[in-house]
Amino acid sequence: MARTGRRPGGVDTRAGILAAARFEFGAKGYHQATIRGIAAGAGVDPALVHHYFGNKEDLFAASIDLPLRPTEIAETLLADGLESAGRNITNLFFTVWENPETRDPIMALLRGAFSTEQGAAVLREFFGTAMLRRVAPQIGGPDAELRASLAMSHLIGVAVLRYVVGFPSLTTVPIEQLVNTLAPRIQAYFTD
Amino acid sequence: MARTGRRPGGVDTRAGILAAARFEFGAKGYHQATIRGIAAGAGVDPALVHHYFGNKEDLFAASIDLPLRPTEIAETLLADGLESAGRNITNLFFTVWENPETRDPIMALLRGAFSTEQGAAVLREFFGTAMLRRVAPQIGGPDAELRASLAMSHLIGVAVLRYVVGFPSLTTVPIEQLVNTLAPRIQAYFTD
DNA sequence: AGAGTAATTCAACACATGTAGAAATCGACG
DNA sequence: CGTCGATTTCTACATGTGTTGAATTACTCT
Repeated sequence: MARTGRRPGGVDTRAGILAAARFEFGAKGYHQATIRGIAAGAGVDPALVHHYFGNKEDLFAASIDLPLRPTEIAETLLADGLESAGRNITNLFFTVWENPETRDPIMALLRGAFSTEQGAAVLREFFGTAMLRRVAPQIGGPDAELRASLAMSHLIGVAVLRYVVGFPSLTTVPIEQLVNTLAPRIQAYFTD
Repeated sequence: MARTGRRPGGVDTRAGILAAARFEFGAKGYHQATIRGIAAGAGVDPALVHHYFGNKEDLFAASIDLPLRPTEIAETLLADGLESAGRNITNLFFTVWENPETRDPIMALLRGAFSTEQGAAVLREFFGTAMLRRVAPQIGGPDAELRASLAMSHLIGVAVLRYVVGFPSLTTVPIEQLVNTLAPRIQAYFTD
């Protein structure tokens, strides 16, 4: 039985490690996620993780750098004008969070914001430079930035309670009803 | 210089350790907060922490067990009737979060919910059994529980963005303005 | 087919952490 | 003033962690 050395078959081990890393970082947060655990999740030796992504920090950075382009989010948000923005962003929000493929990295991002100051900075960057600067001007008024931030804070709060804390009142409700109740409040921050 | 042994002066070392623990757990979360760090914060040997609070888990439990009686919160909330509940709860919310003495333990609670499943359970218990069962019936209607949960989620989201992530749009605004913009949305979940 | 390179694992180090037990010092109380 | 218990520190251990360097195997290119 060959143990060490290169594996036969051209499997993309690097991608497997990255997927495992996203899952682990999302499930346990930056610090409690271990390189050994990620390696085990990918069926691989811990040293291989270091071979592909040098550092744990670098691995984390790679884990949250993904096709979640804020530009597209802003586009989707404003596609049908500001009057539909509330429902659009709420729908997109749950689409992202309900799909495991996109949930893992954004969960890692959210947990990272709680784990390290660097993670918090990433989230600030994500919302601030990326989204606020695009959306807030469309709202207008002196407190446009505050309104947009509060709309985001509401969505984040729902994510925390539903996907992190697992609060029953929010996990048992069908998404459709959740959207129907939530979207008008988000909308109110945009046009009101 | 006497190193080991009992210290002169009847200082309440136990309370000092507890305060340091609340601060550390709040600042770094359950796992990244270390017993050695807490001990250093209290100017004390790590073993003394174990002497007073046996476990790290027990210490954490003691850190989040505090005068934040959900009963009183529910009372304050409903004191002036449901029509003022939105502003009342929003005010109380910021009062608690702006005072370091009450912020530390609730920060520890919030961070704990992200760090361990046990912490998440504590938060579920805190909101669920304690608050929802008191407030939701006052709202009435088939989706009363959902509405109350969404109101809470909004407040939590603000806490996350303002106190954990440090999002500039929310940290630079005076609390008064924050309350004025936020309270009506919370109120809308109660009466609308 | 042979040489070079990429992929993969093994074994180990250095370090931080939670925790336990023994020892030392101080206050209280007879 | 002597004894007992509470308080406090020292030392140490077992464990899990990120990380490294050497060794081994497979693929690729000429």
